Amino acid sequence: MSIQIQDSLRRRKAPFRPLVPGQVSLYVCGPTVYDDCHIGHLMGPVIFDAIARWFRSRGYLVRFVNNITDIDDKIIQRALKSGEPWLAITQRYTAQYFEFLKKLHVVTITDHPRCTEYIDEMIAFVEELIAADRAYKTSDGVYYDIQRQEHYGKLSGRKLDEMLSGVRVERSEELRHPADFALWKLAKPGEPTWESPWGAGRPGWHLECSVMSSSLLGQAFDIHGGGDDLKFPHHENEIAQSEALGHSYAQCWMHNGLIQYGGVKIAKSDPRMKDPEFARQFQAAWLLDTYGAPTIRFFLLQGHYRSPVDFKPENLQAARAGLARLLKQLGALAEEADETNAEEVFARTLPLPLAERRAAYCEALDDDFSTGRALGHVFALLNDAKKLAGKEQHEALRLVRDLGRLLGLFLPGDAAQIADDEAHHGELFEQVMSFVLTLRQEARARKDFALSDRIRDGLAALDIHVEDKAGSSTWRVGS
RNA sequence: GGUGGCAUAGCCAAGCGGUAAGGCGACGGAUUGCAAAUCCGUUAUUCCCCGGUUCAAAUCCGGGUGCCACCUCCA
Repeated sequence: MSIQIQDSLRRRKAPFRPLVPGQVSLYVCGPTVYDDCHIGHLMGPVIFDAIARWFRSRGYLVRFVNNITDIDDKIIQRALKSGEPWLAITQRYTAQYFEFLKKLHVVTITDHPRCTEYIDEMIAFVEELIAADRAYKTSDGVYYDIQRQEHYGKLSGRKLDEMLSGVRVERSEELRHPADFALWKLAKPGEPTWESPWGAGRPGWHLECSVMSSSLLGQAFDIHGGGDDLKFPHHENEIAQSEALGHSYAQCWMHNGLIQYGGVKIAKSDPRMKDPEFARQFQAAWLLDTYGAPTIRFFLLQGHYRSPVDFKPENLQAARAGLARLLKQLGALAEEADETNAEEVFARTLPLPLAERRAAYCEALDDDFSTGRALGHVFALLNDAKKLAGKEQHEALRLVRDLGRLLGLFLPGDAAQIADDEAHHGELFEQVMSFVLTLRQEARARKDFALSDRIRDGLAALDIHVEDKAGSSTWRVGS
């Protein structure tokens, strides 16, 4: 059974056939590092990390390239506005991005090329395009001539004449077609520059992905991924440039759905984002802090990668509750070091019902990486496990854990992160709580339940919830 | 206006021709001094609407309606 992938370009599902047997070359567009990371920037990496993990589980060697756009108009604007050197800005936000990837257990990315490391290659690429008569100079840069492209628009499904009818004001009259895009932008005073045959300037946005992917993966590679919003114009233009030079480029395109709130896409330009309280909900730092990185990863994998994901609080809370229940059942198993070996997990001899769950799980992932369906089977397996006992139950729970781990879930430390972060409460708070609970324990010992209930209710009103266990009590903040 | 996509229980979400996975929540029971947690059980005769094809449709076809995305920077 081979892995099936829904290809955005051909608009159909087809068996994955690698260019090199046993290997996968994957390129996923990364962030422009000019501001705090928001959850949309992390969705792609998490999803494609799960996909890469599944390829590995199926025995493939995966090379996974995720670029960093570290020169761009927005970075320059930010630098001019704040007075901070652009390099300091990009370095800070790149480091932040890497930190979030680590917290989210994104471990499969093998290369993080930075745009500014490939300027020479980009200049050479543009020279080739000019030599092939696919690009031309204007007073402010070099542009790609889309009308020379035979199938321009094949990815996003649009036609050149249709695009002309769209109102595109303020495009230079020097352009041969309003949708022609910049390959090289000549610098204005005060902007960072690189020397080129056309004058000092910087590369256009679309160029970097064509250049870096071919440099690292070759002129033909297996899969190109990215957010659905990049289909047009970004990916369309990548295809145009690369095919103009005879590259066969990506054999298959995968696009992930976008972040929504209340059914509407969330993006930086959204008017709702002007409200800082609202905007905060999509900042990676806040989300990871509030729900825990494992919840965010789990939540993203509960849906299908091509569908939009709604980050409203109810949904995140539901995900956290489900994951918390599962981790609680796994207990110590979830804290054991991760030594999961896919081959061993697949080969394990199991009672028939468990083996069937495992097969269903694999089938779901082989079918266009249906992580949500796969996780449904994991929960069903958990319910099966509860009906078993002793060694059999342990084996079933171990399978739950290991199937999850193939996707980067249920790892050591996860449970602690989604339980409320004790670091936020502080040591003093811990001591106070311990004291209060001791008093309550004493009241209970002498059957003064009126008092013990008063303490518990009073704490509950502060959103601190006490739970009695045999001989001791525990507490937690929030639902 | 053009181009894609989606409509399944209170919410999220799978299924894509053979008689509705799973999660959250809710409800009932066990347990508990009472709770919480845990365990057991219940929770869509039906898949936006109307036609059609078929022995059989949530799944296919035609026509509606509603929502979303892209066409401008966006992961």
